[in-house]
Amino acid sequence: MRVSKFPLLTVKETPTDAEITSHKLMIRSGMIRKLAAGLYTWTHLGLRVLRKVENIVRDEMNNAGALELQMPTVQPTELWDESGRLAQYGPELLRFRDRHDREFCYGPTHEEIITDFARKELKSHKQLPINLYQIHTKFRDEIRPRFGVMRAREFLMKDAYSFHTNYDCLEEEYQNMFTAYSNMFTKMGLEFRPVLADTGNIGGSKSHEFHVLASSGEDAIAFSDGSNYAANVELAEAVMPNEPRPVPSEELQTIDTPDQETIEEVSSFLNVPKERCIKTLIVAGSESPVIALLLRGDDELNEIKADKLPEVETPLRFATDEEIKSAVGCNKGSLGPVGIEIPVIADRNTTNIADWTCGANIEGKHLRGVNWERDLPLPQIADLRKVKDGDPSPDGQGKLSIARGVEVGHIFQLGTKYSEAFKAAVQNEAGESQTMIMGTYGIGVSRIVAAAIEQNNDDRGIIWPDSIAPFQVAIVPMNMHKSERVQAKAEELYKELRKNSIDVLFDDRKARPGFMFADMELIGIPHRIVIGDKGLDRGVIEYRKRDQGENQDIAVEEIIQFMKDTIQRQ
RNA sequence: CGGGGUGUAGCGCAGCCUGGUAGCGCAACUGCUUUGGGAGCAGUGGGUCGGGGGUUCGAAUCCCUCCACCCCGACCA
Repeated sequence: MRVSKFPLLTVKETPTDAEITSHKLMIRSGMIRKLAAGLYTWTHLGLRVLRKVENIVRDEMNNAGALELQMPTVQPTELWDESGRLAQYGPELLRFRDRHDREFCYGPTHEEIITDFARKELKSHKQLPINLYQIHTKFRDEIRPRFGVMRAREFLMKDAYSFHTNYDCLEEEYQNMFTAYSNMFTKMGLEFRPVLADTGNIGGSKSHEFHVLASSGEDAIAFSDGSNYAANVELAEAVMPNEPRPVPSEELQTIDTPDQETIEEVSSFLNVPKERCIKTLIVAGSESPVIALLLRGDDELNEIKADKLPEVETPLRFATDEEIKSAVGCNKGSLGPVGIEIPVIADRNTTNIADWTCGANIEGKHLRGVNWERDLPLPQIADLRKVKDGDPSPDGQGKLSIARGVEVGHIFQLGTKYSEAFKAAVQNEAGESQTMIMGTYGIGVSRIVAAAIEQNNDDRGIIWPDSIAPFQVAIVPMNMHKSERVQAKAEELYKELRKNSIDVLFDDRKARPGFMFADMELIGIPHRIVIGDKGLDRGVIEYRKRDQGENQDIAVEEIIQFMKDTIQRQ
């Protein structure tokens, strides 16, 4: 492609409404333009990337034996009524009526449609298992769309649905999809992690999310350095400490701590490490008005875990200052478990410390040298805290590291939730009607593009992995309009590279070199060839990889072979 | 939906407080010069000042109202 016929919509200035790197760079490079909140036009440049991602997804799905189909984006609302999700989805579901006043919605996902299709078309166990997928536009009326295409309202998604007669078969397909997803992200050149998602469901590892690692990611994930274990931090188990509790060595004493309320303040005021403080959080209870949760001073409450405790009111709610005052008799800064008259649940990490410090339940006073089973009994124990960097992995192998990630894929063993609601059944070998068992597998195709940029950029712009770059090579000629031999060589190279099926962008503009370099770097072309009189005098053409700072001189007659080799290797 | 904020040229902004009929930078267009890291000079075009209503001799500016967009919270590929 010639730049003269492929106008670049690059801009120097960053629009004020872009916050994260990928959004800024997608606007600046001219890949997308906003139409309205959460709605974006993919330009001729951006669409090239989107299609490359899409095609990798499609290839891997096809390799995995899934069958592509396409369902309407507009769906009759009755189907949502049938599954019972109409109420559940709420205003995120965009609804409208046609001229006959029939109610429709724009599909945010397609479980209803595919299950309806399956119950009509799949009649025999001989047709199973089957995995049907589409790559299509979805619309979710997000309360707050942001970060460009990362969290848009309209977006491109690959959604797949599999149907089975037994759970072993579902498990097999789930593994098949797990492998296919891993292959896709590897092909795209992305650093990713499959992580355990909801383990609370019917046992086993029934759901995994795939995260592209990026410091700006919205999710924190914990993964082990000694095994494959990885989980969303929200779900990662903090294991019971196995070191024995030291024996008490201090006497229990009450100390004045005027105006010392936070763990930070108390620990520096009394000169005790935060690891030997216990903080007391009061939340609304389900069986009692309030309940106390104990954590070590250096730990943080994992609200998801707390929310799941039967003794805690759902959704989790912190007690108000008034509730605390009336239940305990002091304010937040002086709370402690000793002598407290409300139910107490302690985090695992609080159980093996001795001689610790906590509030005295008296305004402005703290207790020092507190010890379990001497000064107070051990309360109920639960896993309450967020896991931290360096924690032991819950599977007993290695230590956890925390990283941030962007969720780009999710695979899920659905079971019979929809097939039951829709009475989607086939006849089994015995001639009996049997409800189908389903799996569902999503990929945020347009989100991947943003995630890839989050992971691959520098202060000059995007650095595309070869497999999803809009063009693999940029040809940048120096003063082509003045030097006939530069022009001739550039034209020749352009033709040759294209002949070798390499996607090449030829900057044939009458522009200054710095201008062209800056554009090519901004839009992230991974390989650059510079042709100039300077080089030709020496019989060389300059090559530079986008992520390297140095030019490499390649003999003119070797450049084509060099490029073929270089790109093939990627 | 709750809280905060912004709408002035394609983009980024000033002007508003204290009303007098719209400006700066970048981009665009033309010409000349320049050409190995986002050029220089000269010139040109481009605005119902988010919409509607009101106050006033006069409104970008003051008042009312509607709308759009952005930021902080719950949701998700």
